[in-house]
Amino acid sequence: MDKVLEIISKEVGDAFEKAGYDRELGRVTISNRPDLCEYQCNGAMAGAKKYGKAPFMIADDVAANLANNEMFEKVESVKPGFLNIIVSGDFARSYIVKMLHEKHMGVTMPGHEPTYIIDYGGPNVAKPLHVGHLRSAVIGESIKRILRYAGNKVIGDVHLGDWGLQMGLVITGLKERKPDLCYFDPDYTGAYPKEAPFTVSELEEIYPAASKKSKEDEAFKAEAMEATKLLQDGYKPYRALWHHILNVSVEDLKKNYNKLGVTFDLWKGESDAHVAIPDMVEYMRAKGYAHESQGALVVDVAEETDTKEIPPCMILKSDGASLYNTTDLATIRQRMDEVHPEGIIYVVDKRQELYFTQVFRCARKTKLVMPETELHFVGFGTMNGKDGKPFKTREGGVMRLENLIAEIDEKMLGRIKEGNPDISDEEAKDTAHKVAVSAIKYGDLSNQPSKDYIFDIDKFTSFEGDTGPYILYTMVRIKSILKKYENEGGNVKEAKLGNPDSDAMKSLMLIITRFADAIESAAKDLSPNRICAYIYELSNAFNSFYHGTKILSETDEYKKSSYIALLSVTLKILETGIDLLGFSAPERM
RNA sequence: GUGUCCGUAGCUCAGCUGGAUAGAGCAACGGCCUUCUAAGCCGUGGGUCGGGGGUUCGAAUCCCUUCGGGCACACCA
Repeated sequence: MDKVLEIISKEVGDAFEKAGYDRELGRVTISNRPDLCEYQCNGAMAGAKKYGKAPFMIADDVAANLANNEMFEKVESVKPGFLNIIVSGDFARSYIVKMLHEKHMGVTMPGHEPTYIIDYGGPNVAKPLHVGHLRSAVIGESIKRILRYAGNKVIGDVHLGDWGLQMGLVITGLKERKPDLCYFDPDYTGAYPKEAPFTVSELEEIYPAASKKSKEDEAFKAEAMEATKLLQDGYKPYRALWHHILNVSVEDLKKNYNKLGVTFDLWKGESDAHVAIPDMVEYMRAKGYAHESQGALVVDVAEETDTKEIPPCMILKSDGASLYNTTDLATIRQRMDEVHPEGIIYVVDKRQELYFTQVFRCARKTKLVMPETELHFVGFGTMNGKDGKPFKTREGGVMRLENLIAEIDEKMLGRIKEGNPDISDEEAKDTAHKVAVSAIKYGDLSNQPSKDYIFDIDKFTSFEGDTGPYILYTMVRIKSILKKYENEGGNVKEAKLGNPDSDAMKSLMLIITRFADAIESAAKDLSPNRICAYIYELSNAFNSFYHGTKILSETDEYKKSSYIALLSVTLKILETGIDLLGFSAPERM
């Protein structure tokens, strides 16, 4: 479906052409002077030089050609050479009606369904989620949903940190605590228990303790490294233990991600790539892509156009061990073999940008991916506290995600109960959580991903202004009216949208027509913040309309039906919008 | 040092491919609830868009320069 701007631009372009000018000059944009007009075209000024004419003369010619066009209420040539455009109410109405019949409300779908893998989350097993994991999860989840809505097949992979020294540390730490477990008895030949010999909370204790000890105790560290090697070489008891660690940990991770409305299609991890490493390294050697440098195996990835020296991509360390790069490259290779995606998207801390530049170049150079395969790096900034430094608990420690959510849940719960005395405990808790999630996610997503942002709990829980709760509140208001309308015997689905009968109504309608632009823009740039900005603007326009218009008490049935239809569309868009951001609205709040 | 991102109202941030008086939210101040949820709406005050050059009919936006800050710079992930 053509966008409003395309339709108008075409019309204005025709008018330029008819007047003897280049039709390309007819490009129309949204007005930056809403007090003067709804849309504007600056083509007359751009063309002034080319045609050796004063801009306003060109604008006058064009305006004359549009004078009787019923698409417009008014087209005016102004001062230096602006064309100020006001569309007809009927144009707005018919566009919306048409839009509602389109798939995904007019979002342009690709001809086929491209596949993308999105790699986000990236938690380590054996470690609880903390606030540092929040952004990747929240942004990644939203991008996944947006791309799906825009017609792509998207596979989300959590990509666990489940390999390497940290695993050895946990095993060794466990051995120290519970040396009698059968996993540590070299003579044990029986089957290993199905039940894990530890709980999540134990696990979460073991890792930091072991990590700390390894820094002070050489022998302990050596043992952990040995355990790591045994594990990676397939030593059965440790593999069995490792599976326990994984299971216990993943179950807990799922629980926490679920609270945030974050889900993954794949729970793969670094360990999955492990088997593919030797073969890939051999391939890189055999093809001559990789060479030795200072004892390590590297692939040169510098390019002539570089403004700075890009270090080579390291494939193997000088001791022959693999590293992060190796795993990531092997993962790329596996993904290409198994899924053949059109692209892979990484949602990771922006500090890893240089690293990913190396990996991407290496993958291209070594033909792990096809030349046309898209590799996207979505780097996000740090979540800071009010003081502008990385977010910490009041005590200065790392804030666990679970605790953060619980804290905000609780603040919301108080507010919900206060405002709705008759609400059941169950509904109150559910609503409080929905509002909490909206606050957390919207607070994050409304910023540009790449920028650092201040996570101010007070600000996010105050629910005033540009926040998730504001959007939810708007939706709840609409739902409430629609419900009452139905209770009074009305049928929302049969309501028919009419032409706008007020400025507030018209501007709300014009914002509605921009829905698909917002979605496409967010999808193209992998920027959920575009959707936040859009639904915020829509909510503002709705609230303005709401305050100036009596809906249920409207006696003119035609108008009333029209208002109800408008509310229904607005709600549908808001619902879609917040779903793409990754949260949902309660019935009341 | 090299590269990179950023510097917009007291605070937190928008500002898409350069366009007419630079926008929101918070904070401040003033209005609006016997009527559809006041977590709302309406209004007022507040900005040399870090500084300086340049390109352009026109610059927060593009180029150069300078100051200030974040981040990254091969055997961590």
